[in-house]
Amino acid sequence: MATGRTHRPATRSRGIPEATVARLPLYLRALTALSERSVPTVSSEELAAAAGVNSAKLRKDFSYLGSYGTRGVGYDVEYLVYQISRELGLTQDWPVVIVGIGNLGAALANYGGFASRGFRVAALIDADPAMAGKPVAGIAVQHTDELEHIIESNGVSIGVIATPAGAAQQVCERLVAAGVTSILNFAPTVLTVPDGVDVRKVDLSIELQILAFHEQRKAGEEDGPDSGGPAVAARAAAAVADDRKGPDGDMPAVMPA
Amino acid sequence: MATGRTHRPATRSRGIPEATVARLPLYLRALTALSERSVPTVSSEELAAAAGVNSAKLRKDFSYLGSYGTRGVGYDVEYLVYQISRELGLTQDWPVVIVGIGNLGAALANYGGFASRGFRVAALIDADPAMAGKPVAGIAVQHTDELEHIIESNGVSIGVIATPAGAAQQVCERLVAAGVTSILNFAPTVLTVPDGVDVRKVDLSIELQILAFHEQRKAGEEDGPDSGGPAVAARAAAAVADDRKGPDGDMPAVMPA
DNA sequence: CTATGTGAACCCATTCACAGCT
DNA sequence: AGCTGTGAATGGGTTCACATAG
Repeated sequence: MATGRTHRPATRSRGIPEATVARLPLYLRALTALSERSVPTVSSEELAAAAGVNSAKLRKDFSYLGSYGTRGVGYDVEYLVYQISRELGLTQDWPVVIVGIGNLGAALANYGGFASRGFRVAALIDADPAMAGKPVAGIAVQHTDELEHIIESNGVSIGVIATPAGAAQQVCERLVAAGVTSILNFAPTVLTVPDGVDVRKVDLSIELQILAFHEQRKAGEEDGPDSGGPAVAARAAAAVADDRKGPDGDMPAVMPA
Repeated sequence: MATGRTHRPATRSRGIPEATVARLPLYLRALTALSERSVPTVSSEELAAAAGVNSAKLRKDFSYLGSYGTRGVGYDVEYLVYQISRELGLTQDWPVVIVGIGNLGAALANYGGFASRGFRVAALIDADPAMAGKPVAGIAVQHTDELEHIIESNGVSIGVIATPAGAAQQVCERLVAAGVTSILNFAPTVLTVPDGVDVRKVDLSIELQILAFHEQRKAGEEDGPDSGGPAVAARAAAAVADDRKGPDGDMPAVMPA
């Protein structure tokens, strides 16, 4: 085979940093929009703005993929769309199953962003017998009993879990046993999986909690780094009563042993 | 203290690393589960396993909050729940509005994880007049015309956008103008906001794309780092015809200028 | 002269390993 | 003796700034 690169610092051509991989879909989305407007080329500056990152980062990211730009000009939109799609594995069709067809599962089934990016919803699966046969997003829901059969006969390797937290681990194990090796988990629980299986999680309330943290801080920092908001007096008292080094606050009822 | 830097040193006692903040909700979830089982104390090892991180990271994270453990023993569960809740700003009640009551918006409105963590859905807002008055998750949907009034009269500072991409920026601007300073964006588009406004985004299809990348790589690495899958022959030809340095692959139809 | 591609510096995050407290 | 808390070491990711190509 014609690979000239036999021994290399090894962390090269194939080793794209995880942080870069996570941004490729962002670039792809921005490029797709440009493509639909028939824009032929973009500069790193313009594309970075459209994707919400800075241009140095974008150029560095692209440098891991190869030299796909033209100096003095920019990047060819169509060409980049293809290269990034290929890098992400979106030039092939990925059948996915969604397990747990509640509100969220139904929303996912109806979500247009999947189909338009190389993902095909192969089946919707739910444990409730009353759901079986009901059409959601034009697909008849199937019962959990069918899970293994569906995975195997469709060659599904990506599963989406949108069940309640209590059911998630068990569903996960059945998916993995049937051959799934990538899981997107919406249930608010930690999944344990064997080596070789990838799990990504999306927890809706975690994102809100992170926002609340920053929101609280905005309100508290208005007059100096040590103004603790409504509980300043209580804090001062607690600092005397309790020798723990926490920067702020006491506790209403329960104290540690 | 100052190093002639234009921005602030940022590493102060109040400056909890962003990566740590992002994990606090995870710890909180694990601790809440322990609390419900009336477990009085946990070691960093046990709690780390329950949260899906390693124990050194967890101890380091907690060290930014203060010394809340007891050497030789572990952490008091109730005490930690309170300290983390307070740090995240969850001891107060955050009214949030959800804009865009489609499948996803409805799923969010019904999501139990919000209410149980100090968030209160103050209003559901949709642009479709036919939706107005309809109850979703026990709350009557209100029309977009009411947006400013709802934000102001409820003192809402956190907004959730679950509209189609095309409407998101406009909704965002109205939310910000009315006083919202934190936004959780589910629309697949980049939002532009003034300084001082926080945006976090959740893009369902991005997570799947990242999984696809790793999934593809699993399949491709089975027989050597340069086995390119189905397109190997095409690649070799392209390598001759095209002097770009991309590590692999050609393009079906379009070529750059 | 313009905009990419990239070494090098910088900064943040993770991991290690052990001192210090209970 | 056991487990936390944390300096020190390590590793990744981001940013800078400029050589390089068109």
